Amino acid sequence: MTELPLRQLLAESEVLPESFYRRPTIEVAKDVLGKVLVHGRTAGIVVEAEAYLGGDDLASHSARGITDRTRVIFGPPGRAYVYLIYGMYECLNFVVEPEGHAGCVLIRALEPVSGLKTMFERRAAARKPEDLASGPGKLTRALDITRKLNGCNLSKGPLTVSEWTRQPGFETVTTTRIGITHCADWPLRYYIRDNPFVSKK
DNA sequence: GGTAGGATGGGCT
DNA sequence: GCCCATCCTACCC
Repeated sequence: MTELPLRQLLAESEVLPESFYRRPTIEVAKDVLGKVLVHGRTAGIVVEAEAYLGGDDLASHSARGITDRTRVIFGPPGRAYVYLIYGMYECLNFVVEPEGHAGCVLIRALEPVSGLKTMFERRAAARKPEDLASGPGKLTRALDITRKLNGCNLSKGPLTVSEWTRQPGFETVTTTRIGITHCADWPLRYYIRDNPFVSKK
């Protein structure tokens, strides 16, 4: 991994349109691997994600219907769903599926590509680049993603996702999701094989 | 190398 | 009042 200036990164990238997100949750969860998440001066390639389905997926926040917290999940796709977990960490999801249908993609790990110095300042416990964003609570801290960004349009910013032309080919590994009890055997976690920035083997 | 336990606050019953 | 889509530290091999 070589760090890239943000200006060059953005010049080589194209922000994903809403149509990217207006698709089945599992498709987006797989396809988001290798894309680049940009916020301010910091950016990282998505290397791990999980699908949270509508309907009978009881692990999803949307399973109990529309509340103040889950409203954005039922809205138009291509928005950020950011929530607080365990009182201290924020988690970032992409809202997918057409409006009126629930579906989320949890972003679980990034490979940092820009703004490493800033990320190390925000992540005091990190000793090496692999520690910066290898977990859903770590990456939001590294990129300063908070609930203030809940509902943010990912095609307009300030938080955006872009194509990443430098990404070499990779294999996708499928496993069960991490940290849940309901539907624990559903294979809805995806990550880039052999990538050292994923949260867990 | 590994893991047990605690921090901490909002959402929902 | 209980449950979390987690992380860090201390401590133990």
